[in-house]
Amino acid sequence: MPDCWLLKSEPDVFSLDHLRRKRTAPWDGVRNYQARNYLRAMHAGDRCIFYHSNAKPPGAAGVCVVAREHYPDHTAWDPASPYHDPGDGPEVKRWSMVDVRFERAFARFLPLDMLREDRQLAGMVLFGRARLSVQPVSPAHFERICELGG
DNA sequence: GCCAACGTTGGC
DNA sequence: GCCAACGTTGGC
Repeated sequence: MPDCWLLKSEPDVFSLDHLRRKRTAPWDGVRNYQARNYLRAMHAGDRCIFYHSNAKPPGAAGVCVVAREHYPDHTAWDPASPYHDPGDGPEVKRWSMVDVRFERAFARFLPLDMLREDRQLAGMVLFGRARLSVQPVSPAHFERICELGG
């Protein structure tokens, strides 16, 4: 049974449409240890809700799939990268990323408000740990979100 | 643009 | 190892 996840991205920076056009893309730039640990726990084939944060409105846009399991996020080693971490390097490999592949956009975008109001989605990490950008989603919650998204 | 929540850093 | 200061996230 594959695990389910939720990935947040600011659509101004990288939206589900960007991923649709690229088909597959690295999920780079995660600089939080708990989120990184979840990236490392992902398996190829795991499905992820693609969530648009810092958007008007924020919400769930669609689904993507883990296409390649975790490997070092080398953007941390590049001084020119916005994701540069001076404390990291090829010998340290502090941060990780996975590759994700576009699966589908929901027929209906699901605003955060709507997700919050849905009683079947009570207890989602999204509502309690607002700042965690990579988070696990229970299979039941995942299925419910797909059902709402159409 | 504001600001609350909260993760990280660094002095002690 | 504590905790204040600081920076970032992300909803509003």
